[in-house]
Amino acid sequence: MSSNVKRLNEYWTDIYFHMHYPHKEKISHQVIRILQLVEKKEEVGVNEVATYLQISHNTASEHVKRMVEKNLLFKERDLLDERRVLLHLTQPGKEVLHRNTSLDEEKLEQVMNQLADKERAVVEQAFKLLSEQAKTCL
Amino acid sequence: MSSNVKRLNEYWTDIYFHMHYPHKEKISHQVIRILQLVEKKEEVGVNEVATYLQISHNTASEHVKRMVEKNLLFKERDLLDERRVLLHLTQPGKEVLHRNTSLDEEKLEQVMNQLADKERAVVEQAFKLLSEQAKTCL
DNA sequence: ATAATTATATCGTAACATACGATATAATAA
DNA sequence: TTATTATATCGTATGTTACGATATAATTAT
Repeated sequence: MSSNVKRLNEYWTDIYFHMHYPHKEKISHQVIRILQLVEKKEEVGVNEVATYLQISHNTASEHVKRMVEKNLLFKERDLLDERRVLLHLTQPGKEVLHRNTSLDEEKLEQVMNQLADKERAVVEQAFKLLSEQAKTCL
Repeated sequence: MSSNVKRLNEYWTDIYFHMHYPHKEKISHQVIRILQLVEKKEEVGVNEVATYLQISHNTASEHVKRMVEKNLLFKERDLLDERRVLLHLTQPGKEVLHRNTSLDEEKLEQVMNQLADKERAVVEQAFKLLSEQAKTCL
């Protein structure tokens, strides 16, 4: 059973290796992780960043500051609690995140077009299923 | 049609966001990319690293040196051309790579177990299909 | 054989990145 | 009014990333 899981992971990493975008930007891993967090979660502030990356709040604050300077994020004050900051992706932030975590759309489209209709449907269904179930993880 | 691809990418990033391992190590993006390259490609030397990351050969050489010092990689001389170095992952290198690019096996197993037999089969088949097709990409 | 090419490695240097403790500020809660 | 919470900033230290210049050793071309 767990060999199933290992096999799935091998497929997973193969897919990413062969279909990711070319590595252009010199970007740090922490920055990518912060972009992912901000994209996928509602109401992310500096503290959530610190907890998620297991770093101190001041370091998290500096990451955010640099990322704002680079126009990857922008800040909004929480109207209900003005101590809090709410982070959002800018358009360049979305693009950087996309190029560093998604599959290359051209390649993906090409690969999908090589599949038969039934196979394409299987892929779609599988990804949908798995992403829905994934959200139930703690 | 391209909205299909965008949807697939949203599933893809959702799956990774919810099922990746917790972020423990402070590791750079370049280091992960090098680990990926060495794992997935045969016969990787310093020059392949430089080309893949679009950096100069001396920088690539220093990456490799540091990664060897940290016991993530080891070097072997190419017997057919002794100028060349062949890079390989050490066990710690494999583990670091796994924790930073694969899905958390516990979470994945848990999620897979929540699915019906047919659904599980669909996921398996889809990943297999896609990874096979992905290898035909340039 | 000698010269040119190729694959790596090293040195010097520079610019950032990363992280944390200590401290500060301002908003909210007790 | 005091405590707590959420950020922010300063000082400091270490690590990372990168490149040009230069060096070495193996292979290939002449």
